[in-house]
Amino acid sequence: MALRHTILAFLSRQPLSGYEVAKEFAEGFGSCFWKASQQQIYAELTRLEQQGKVTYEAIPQPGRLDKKIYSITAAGLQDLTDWLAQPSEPTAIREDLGVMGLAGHLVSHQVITREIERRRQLHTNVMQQMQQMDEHFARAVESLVLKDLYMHLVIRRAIRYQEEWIAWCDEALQAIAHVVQNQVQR
Amino acid sequence: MALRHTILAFLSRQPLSGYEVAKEFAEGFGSCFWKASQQQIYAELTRLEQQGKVTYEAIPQPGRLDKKIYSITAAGLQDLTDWLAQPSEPTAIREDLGVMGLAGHLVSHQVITREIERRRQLHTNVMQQMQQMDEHFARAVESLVLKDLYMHLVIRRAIRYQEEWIAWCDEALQAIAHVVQNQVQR
DNA sequence: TTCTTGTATTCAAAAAATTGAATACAAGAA
DNA sequence: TTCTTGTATTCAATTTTTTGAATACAAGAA
Repeated sequence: MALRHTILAFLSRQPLSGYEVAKEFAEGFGSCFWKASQQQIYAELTRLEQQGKVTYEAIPQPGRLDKKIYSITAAGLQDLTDWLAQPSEPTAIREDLGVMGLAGHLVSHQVITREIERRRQLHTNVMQQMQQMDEHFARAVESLVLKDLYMHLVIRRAIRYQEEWIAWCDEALQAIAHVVQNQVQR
Repeated sequence: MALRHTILAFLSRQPLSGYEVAKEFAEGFGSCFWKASQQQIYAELTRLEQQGKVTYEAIPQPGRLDKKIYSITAAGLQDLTDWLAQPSEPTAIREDLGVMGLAGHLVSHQVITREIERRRQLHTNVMQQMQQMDEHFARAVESLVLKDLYMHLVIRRAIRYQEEWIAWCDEALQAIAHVVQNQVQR
């Protein structure tokens, strides 16, 4: 499970409240790299705290539940570096759109084409968002400290992923149009 | 959940035994697109059968359990086409290597570099495997029937995915080498 | 002959993810 | 003033996925 490690990785950069961790997953890096619901994050933070891998400082908030600022502990850092030292396996793409291709012949090519066009737009939006996130780092890549370089590279991966989808969508749309036209002619 | 739909999509192409479906996930399309264990597949097939979305023909095998050849039913096709008509959401990348980047500063750059090199090799292998799968389709893309074109496009997506990883690995290795050298000089 | 690999299915338990809430208040917009 | 959005956390139920088996035989290799 890498949710635990993703959370620990965020906290290794800076202390965060559960809400802020959730925001990272919803808006920042996580939004296109790893998704997790708020409930999942709070549950995981509670578990990590019980295991002594994070601690929190409770900040009293008048009239409501305390805000908890979590920090990573030595045990948490150990867990994280142990995990980093292990070889990682590539993940499956797990994409609905891929599965759709397998069964695309069951519906009209217009349905498929429309869906690919819609997705192309979506990926374009996310790409721009990621490019904005990268702006700060992308200016002077070679003079970055390693910590920032790694963040930059992660964001670059996300940007490339979106670019890749866009390029594939274009390839697919063109190929489908060609084949459809060929078939009409016959 | 798309495991159900992936299985239905396979069966919409041709009837298969549970073992053969599992093989698709382990070796074919599934190996880089969607992973599922044998147990998961058999459980899902049983559930689909109970729901009337697939049927099976039991082929008696002397001295052991029957081999069950599953086919999709009209209800299964309906389920699948309903799903195809729905818009699909992009999935998160969910990649350990991405998460590693977030915490890469905790270990030496050699550890990271070695891991990226290892992954580069892995993706190169998978890419070649996928290219072999595509050989049959890639020759005359424009004269393919739609059913085959879609399969080709799905495989192309998988190939691009691998290419993308390889390109990113190269970019990352180079950037890390640069930054490390800059820091040594100072 | 024994060992490994491939074919073929099933059971059970544990871990992880998803879904659908409820609670509570501040700040700004309509 | 009411409504929406954002901050902030928690609980419970269900679904999905993962992990670790057990069973059984055929075919070819060592």
